[in-house]
Amino acid sequence: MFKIGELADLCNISADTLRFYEKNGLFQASKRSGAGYRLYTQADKNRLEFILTSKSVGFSLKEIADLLSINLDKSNRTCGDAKQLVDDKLAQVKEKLAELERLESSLQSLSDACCGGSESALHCTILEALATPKKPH
Amino acid sequence: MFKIGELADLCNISADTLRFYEKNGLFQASKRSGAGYRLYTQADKNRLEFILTSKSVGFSLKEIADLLSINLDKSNRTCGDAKQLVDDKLAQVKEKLAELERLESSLQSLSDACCGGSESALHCTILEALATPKKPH
DNA sequence: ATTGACCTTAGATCTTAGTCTAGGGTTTAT
DNA sequence: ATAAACCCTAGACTAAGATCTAAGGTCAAT
Repeated sequence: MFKIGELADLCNISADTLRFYEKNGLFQASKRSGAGYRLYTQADKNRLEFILTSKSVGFSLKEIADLLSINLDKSNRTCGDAKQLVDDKLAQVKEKLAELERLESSLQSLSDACCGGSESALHCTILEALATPKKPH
Repeated sequence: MFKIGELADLCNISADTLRFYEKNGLFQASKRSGAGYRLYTQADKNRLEFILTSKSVGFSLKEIADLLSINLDKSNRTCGDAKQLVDDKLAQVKEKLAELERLESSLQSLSDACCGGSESALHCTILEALATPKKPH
């Protein structure tokens, strides 16, 4: 059994984060010691790793709760359920990517048009471009 | 002169947002009416458009404050100053893009490996993959 | 037996960019 | 002269995901 600090160290997160996950219904310890210390089993650690892996591919904690509920009741849920969550997330990520690519291209244009020199900014193309209203995208 | 609601409508933002910008030192009205109403000039509207255009290319309000301070003191600031802010932002955006591309590829792999069918999720490749710890990137 | 490292809780704080509410004053049109 | 539509302020609230604080209890080693 691991105490909270031990599990936190093993998984490279803080004990505070573990308490936070617990408060938000994501991740409970299997037991408490006589003194009230949280005690985590290897199975708990596996569950935590599921959570952290999910986080690392971009799922929010709320979405991870959905994934966990499928995982906890595998036999009554379908592959389609799991894939739907992944595909929804993928669509979100693609949307953000498109927005960031738009920003990247705007910023690149601004940068390319500006000499960047040490003369005064009186006629700076960047400041001029920013002063020009743009249509909402 | 525009009242706050008029300017807000013209610029497609809310009056609350204008008050919020003012509270945060980004954008003040030139005058107040006898009754205390904010009154904005065309020059104010131009400043607001600078802010909104900056926002639309991804600058945070804090960064916009920096841009504004250059814009307000053009003759004592350089093109280099302005370009630096743009290039810093561009670097941030590229970083986020790289991270999102990493997420996209992970999610795409998860999605591709899963049949997505209506059989039970007992052997779902997505759930199995998420249960497998990943090295921190 | 006491120090230091660890654990407990509840609740406050942070960031960003607003939005909303309460309680009140003003302007405009009828 | 009264109702609708607008404006004012201060301050609370939101999302997300933690992080930090205060005040205290526990455990291991010296």
